[in-house]
Formats: sequence, structure tokens, C-alpha cells
Amino acid sequence: MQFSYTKYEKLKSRKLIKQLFEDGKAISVFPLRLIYLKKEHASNYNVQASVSVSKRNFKLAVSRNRIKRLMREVYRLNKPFLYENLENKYIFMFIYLGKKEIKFQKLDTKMKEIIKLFLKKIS
RNA sequence: CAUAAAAGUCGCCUUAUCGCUAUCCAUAACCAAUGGAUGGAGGAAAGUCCGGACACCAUAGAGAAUUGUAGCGGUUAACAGCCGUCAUCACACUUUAGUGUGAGAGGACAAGUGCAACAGAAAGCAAGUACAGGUAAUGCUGUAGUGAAAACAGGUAAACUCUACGAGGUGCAAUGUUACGUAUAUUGGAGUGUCUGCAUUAGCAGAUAAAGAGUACUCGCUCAAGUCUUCAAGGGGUGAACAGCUAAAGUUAGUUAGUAAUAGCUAAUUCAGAUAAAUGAUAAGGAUUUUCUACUUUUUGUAGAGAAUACAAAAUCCGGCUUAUAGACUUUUUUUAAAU
RNA sequence: CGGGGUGUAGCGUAGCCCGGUUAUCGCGCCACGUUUGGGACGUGGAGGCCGCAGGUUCGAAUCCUGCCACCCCGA
Repeated sequence: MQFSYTKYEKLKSRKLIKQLFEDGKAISVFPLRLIYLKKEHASNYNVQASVSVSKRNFKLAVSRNRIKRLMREVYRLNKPFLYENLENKYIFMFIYLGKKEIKFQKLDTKMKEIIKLFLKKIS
């Protein structure tokens, strides 16, 4: 299923995440920031991705969960476009930089932009 | 009918498409993948302020220290919670003794220590103002004045303290299992004890680790109790997976006992288990509230457009407490208006 | 999951343990003096519900209880 986002394509290993933050490269389209690293990993999927929202910017667990769910949803819907143009294996971390909550449509367009920017960078 | 207060209950719904997570079933086949079925946040899940269950630590034992509670009775697994009730205090009413409403951290100052600004003669090893009375004489007696409190067994313990009762510590990142094996590992050295052999004043070699004494070590301290001790080298598994983990002081309904908290009985029922952390996203329609415009004689109502639908996310599990909360509903009481 | 600390004037602080005058000090601010003017200096002054709400007490920044905000630590 091409729109899926199961637990096997989530980035979970602490080691990988540590390495990602140390060696990874970053691009950003406000309010999103993408940190990526070309890396062989055990998953069957080409990309292991994860999302993050700062506790400093959003104090309530409810609003943090809301934004993380929106980010996962947007990533999930735009995944086919990403996979069409991808050959190697990568690990991703999306970080939300904004301090206010965001509408779905706006986040959707931002996600499309940042994926285009990413594909342009690696090609 | 409206209004306010108190107590309690509920706290958005439906459909479609695309997804997430757990369990089960199917595809020969563990994992993966695909398909199907079923379940999937709260009244506070929050704050982490109390109390337990459960687990380990050193048997969980005594004492000091520390700390908590504090009328009486009940309730409970337990509590600083809850229920009932009394002293006391505040307000209202009648009236000088009651009634109603609300509050109610309330043991001891008749053991010791401390503290008391200003005022006042005096605020505690004492001393003694004014007026009156009284005496042989004297603060000997009464009243006044100051003050929150004035010679009275003075006041003050949400001052130290004392009394009674209670509390061992650490927390599910507890704890256990899996991996070739292990963390008190393994290797080397030193000390102590025991055993064996050689030797027989001494000592040497090998093996081994708790039966006695001593030393040393072990809870924050002391005792009791327990354990061979110590130095150096050595750094992987891993902050992996699985168990613990959700059937319980359960939930719902009825009924009996009790003023009540609560307890008993009967029937039905199985109801989240994630881990960079699932329970969602989008679209359409509906419901409730509300703003504007138009229609309507007014109230009411109708139509159209717009806005809002709170507080807030399980993380080992329960019982409370506290705090946040759009809107809707129920009951009781107060006040106002109308009718009889 | 558990533990600790701090909120006092615009800023930085003392006082809190052990309750009692008008709440301390420095910088900053205002006025006046000095100077041709400014700075520096001198003199005087203003500015505080002591984080919020209850309670104990005659009296609370201080004691007790409950909240709020910020900071730090451990596994």
C-alpha cells in the first residue's frame, strides 16, 4: 500500500538518530526542517522517517500530538512522489520549527516544497 | 415565568475516502507482506499533594534521630480522604435564652525553655499608678486606666517542646528471562582462615572459601544480624527483545441494612496496552450556541451568510484530594412578577 | 517516575531560620545645585498589594495550606 506509514518505516533506533543528528545534512522550508542522511538500514522500506515537535514551543501534550499527527499524515500522502524519484536508502527526521498550530492544507504544500528541494539537492 | 446560589449528571453526532495500533483467522511457511473480523483515551487521563497493591534491597528486628496525624464515633485494603456528631466562632431572627444558616488543623502552657512591637506603673527571678474602702502596719481588698492578653493554675505550641498513635528504604527505568558465558565475571598480585603433602623452632608447594575468634565490609546513624577481604588490568551485549502488562479492593443494573460514608446479596458483562509513544486526516451533512442581513405589527418565528463547539492525551495498577473546563440538562432553596 | 531550588521598586539583591518602626543596599529614574553646555560630583525626592489565594495570630515579606511561573538534578 503506497500511502502506508507503519511502525517498520518509523525511525526508532537511538543509535541511528544520534548518528543522524551528528552527520546528517539539513534543509528547511519554514516551518519545517528536514534532516537527512544516506544510510543502509534493516528496514524493507527505502526511507525510515520520524517527526519531532519541541516541548518548549508547545507546552501541552495535546497540541504536540496534533502537530505530529498532521506531519505524519502529510508525509504519508506525499510518499509516492518521494519514492518515484529515490534509489538509495535514507533516514529522515522532520522537525516543526513554528510556534503556532497550522492548517492541514498549508502544511501539505510546505511538505511538497521540502521534498522537491530534497530531491533537487541529492540529484 | 424569570433570576441567583448549592449539589449532581452529560460533555458533539452521522456517512464516505485514505490511514495507525493490538489480538485472532486465512494465504503450505517464523518474520515480513496482503486480505478479513473484533477492540482502541478522560472526567479530570492533568498536577503529583496524600494513601495502598505489587517488586526488589540486608531476616525487614530494636533504638536514637527525622517526619506525619491530633475533639468524639463510624467507614475502608489504607489514608492527611469520606460520613455523622459535639465544643467553639461568625451572621440573621426572635428575644436574653433559643432557633436557623455557614465555618469548624480542636491533645497539653497544672513539666521545662523561649517570645510579647506600641501603649501601660507593671508583659513575669519582679515591681506597683489613680480613686475608694480597710488595717497596728503593708498591694490587704475593690474599681479605674493601657493593651490582643494584667496577678489569674495569666497569653502564646500553623514557637521549641511534651504526650498518644503511625512511618525501614527504593521504585515498573522495580524485578525476572533470552544472547557461547559472566559483572561478587575473567586474569594477575597481596592479606586472612581451613585442608592436604613435604618438613618438623622456621618454612615451602598445592587445593579451597566460612565451622570458631579477631580484623575489615554491608542500611543515612547505633545495636542486633549477615558476609572472606583488598589492589590492578579489563568495558561488549544495551539504555535490544520478551515477561512484568492489564480479570480487577473491576463495570452496569436491581435489592437489603444503615441518618450517612459504606457494606452485603442477586443478575448481567469482559471493557486500551502504545514505547521518538497507536486511538488520526480530509470532505459532506446534521445538532447546539451566537453575530449580521432580510421578511414578519411586536414577542416569537422563518430564510440566507459568517463564527464558535471547552479543558485537556493513558504510560505498572487502584482509592482519594487539588486545579482547569465552551455548552446542555436535573433537583433543592432564595428573590421578583402575574393569577387564584 | 522521583527529588531540589527561586519569585521583594525598571534591573540586580538584603531581610525570612527565631513574626513587631516608614521593608535594606547598589545601578537606573526625577528635581535642584555646579558648568558656556554635557559628563562626573553634591543635595533632595519618587517608585513596592513582598508571585497569587486562603488560614493561624492582636499583628504575616517572614509561620501553615493550596495554586501559578521559572530554573536545576537523578535513574
